[in-house]
Amino acid sequence: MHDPLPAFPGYALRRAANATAAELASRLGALGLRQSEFSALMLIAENPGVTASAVGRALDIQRANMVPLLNRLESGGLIARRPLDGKSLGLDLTDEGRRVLGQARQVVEAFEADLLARVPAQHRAHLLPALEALWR
Amino acid sequence: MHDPLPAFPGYALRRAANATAAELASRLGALGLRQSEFSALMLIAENPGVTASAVGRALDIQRANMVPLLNRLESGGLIARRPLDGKSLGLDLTDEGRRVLGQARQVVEAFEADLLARVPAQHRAHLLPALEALWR
DNA sequence: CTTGATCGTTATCGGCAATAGCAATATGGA
DNA sequence: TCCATATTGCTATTGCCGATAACGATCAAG
Repeated sequence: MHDPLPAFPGYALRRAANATAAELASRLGALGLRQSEFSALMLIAENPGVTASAVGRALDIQRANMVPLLNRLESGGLIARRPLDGKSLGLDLTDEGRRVLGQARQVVEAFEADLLARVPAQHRAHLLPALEALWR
Repeated sequence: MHDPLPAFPGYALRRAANATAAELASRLGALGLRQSEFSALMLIAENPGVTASAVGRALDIQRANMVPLLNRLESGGLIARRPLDGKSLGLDLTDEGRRVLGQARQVVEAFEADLLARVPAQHRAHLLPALEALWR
């Protein structure tokens, strides 16, 4: 069957992202985490007391969509919300959150290593810079 | 704000795919098309009489999800279904489908060109091969 | 002190993909 | 030729991610 689509970089980008996202979702799912939850945990770990809005800005997740995400993390006992002033809430990892993030970090680092290993050596170093140019 | 995530190729891949997909969706939306609909039209154009299952396999879209997609294309007058035997339906573009696909092709080619233009020249040739290694 | 921006939140929607199941048909081996 | 098996198109439902619009409350700057 004749298929001209794979010759388009944009198409290949979407296919590659879908394929790898599915794999990461499956690996993180074993820990009860979604990719977006892992990303949020990472940012909260590196920036204790950050606000939900700030995390959302960094991850390009709308404020409105942060709410259920953080609710899941909070009711799972991974993060805590603490009032910074009358309006903002600071986010912090709980001990359990640190524990789970530790495991997730290993999973993600293994995943990223597998990803790079799949890319032929002569293209490997170019992947990240090329991708960054597309969204940064 | 400290953010270690952009250093992960997998993360950059998802961000780049999201950003570019949003842009393509916006450009194709002006023609009343979604990305998945454009992909299907392309395959049908190149393979007149293909079956929905075959298109789904090529695009990695489940049979079940092809149904509403093709229904939209058919009720929009872009494709026609013709019985191949008692079980399978062959898909063909209508004249209108060819006309719209012609416009969409230009939109997509301009989009892909813009995409590549954003990638620094020294990385450009490596993008497609690297991406293909991740899903092919 | 007022005006405008920001915060967290609710509710709702759209696009894409996954799963399970079903009736009808096609196909290949006994 | 008959039958088990695979395939086709389809329904119905679910999940994830993202987008939009709106709200009250609060903060910050003029």
